[in-house]
Amino acid sequence: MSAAREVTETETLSGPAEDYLKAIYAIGKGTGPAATNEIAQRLAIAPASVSGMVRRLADQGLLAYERYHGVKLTESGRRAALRTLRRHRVIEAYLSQALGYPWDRVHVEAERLEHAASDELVDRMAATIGEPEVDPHGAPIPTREGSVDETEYTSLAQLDVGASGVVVRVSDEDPEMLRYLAELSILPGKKVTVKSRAPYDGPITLSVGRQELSIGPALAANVLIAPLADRGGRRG
Amino acid sequence: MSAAREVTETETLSGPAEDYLKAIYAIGKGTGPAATNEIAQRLAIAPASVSGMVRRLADQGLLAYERYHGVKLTESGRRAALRTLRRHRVIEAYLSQALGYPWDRVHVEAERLEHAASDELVDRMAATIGEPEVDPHGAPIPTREGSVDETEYTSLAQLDVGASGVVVRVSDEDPEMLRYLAELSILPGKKVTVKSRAPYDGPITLSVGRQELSIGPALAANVLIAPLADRGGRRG
DNA sequence: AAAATAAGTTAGTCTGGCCTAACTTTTTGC
DNA sequence: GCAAAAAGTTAGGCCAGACTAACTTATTTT
Repeated sequence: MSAAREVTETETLSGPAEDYLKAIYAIGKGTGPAATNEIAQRLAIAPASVSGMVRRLADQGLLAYERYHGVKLTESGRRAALRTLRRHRVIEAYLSQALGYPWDRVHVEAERLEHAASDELVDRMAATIGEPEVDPHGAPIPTREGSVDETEYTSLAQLDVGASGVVVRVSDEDPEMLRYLAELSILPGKKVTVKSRAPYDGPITLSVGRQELSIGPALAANVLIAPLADRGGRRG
Repeated sequence: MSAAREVTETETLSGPAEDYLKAIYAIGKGTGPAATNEIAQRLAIAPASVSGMVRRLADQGLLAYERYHGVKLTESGRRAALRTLRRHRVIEAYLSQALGYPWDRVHVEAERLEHAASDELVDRMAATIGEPEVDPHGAPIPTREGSVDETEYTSLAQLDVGASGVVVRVSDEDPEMLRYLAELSILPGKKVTVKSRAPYDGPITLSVGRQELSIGPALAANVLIAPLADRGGRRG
């Protein structure tokens, strides 16, 4: 797997520019298109501001942009996004494992550090904690070479009654939700089984370890599961 | 020594603003005045740019500014400068001790991280490596409460022939110089003795451990010494 | 004390990145 | 297929922080 080392290329992106690329990557899952409005919403800025930045990024060859029709990452843009994503997730993992940072706050701190940390620092962090493959919320860490595990998982909200699975990942941005999930012990690696599901998008009852508990579908949608093959699986 | 915890106050300074305060602190040794030109030179920007920023910082109560007559830090400005200095030096110490960062590169990395790292992160770093009192170059680390050791040391260039001292600190900004000093094993904690000094600002011969070597006065000026009382001491 | 030099400031410009308001294009719903 | 709604863009501002060029104030030299 020793791929050729990627050339460092541009390397001089502003913090905001990196945030745009990350957002576009997240929206399009790496390769898909991203709408102006959605970028604006993710970054909490006005749509008009997005148009301007998007043009600049397109000029730098990072985006494919067609007026009135959203944007896509170019190959070079995708690589830049993955570099930032790697930084973010390595930093999260490092803060958590090496400094005992609480998992509901690593995201915010990493958001700020990811634009300042050098690749060397990030690589040293990764090496120090044993080249982690996922961040504390279960998100896969892109490699130095720019590849990333793109497996799509089922959300807990979609798991059939009776089905079991292992929690692989939870959404990382909402500290309060993270604290709540930790309280319920819904954490990456835990096995969960769906016991029942109330109609009309009602609460979902599930068991985690020896506990039985009930959560709403909105929360369940933020918990990604690797289904176990003991009974059932997905549900359309 | 458990002083009352400082109030966090403003907390929202830009990166450049923090750099200005650090520079002004360095020039005035904390309390003295700083000249516009010298600030400009340290930050590698035009003097005209300094006038503008200095006005903004004065408006925020961080500087005492009198047109055409340089600036001084206010108490609040001094505290802000020391917060940044603490961040910088804790980060340097952490990079060096926890991540094996080479000492000639910690400065550059810390310059970028010091504006992004939260106080919580810096405090965790400090705690993890045992609350260090100096950074890898021997510079004292300000406390959380904003006090700092202001002892002034003699430079190696000023040490009398025959006098000995312990290296306490070396200048941290020039990586090449740091590599050279390390090569000569002129490092914080090492004992040195001046053997001879050539006239007209000529080379200084000294012994470090069992080695004997010769350095120029420009380099010697960047090495601060705590004199030992075995023979001689300073020289005017 | 006047002239020369150095230091510092203002004026005006630029870029990045954001904003609101007004306009245009695309999509949607009937 | 056309009108309303949604999405996206341009125009025009603003702020921070840098720049150069031109000017003012301080300091030094003679």
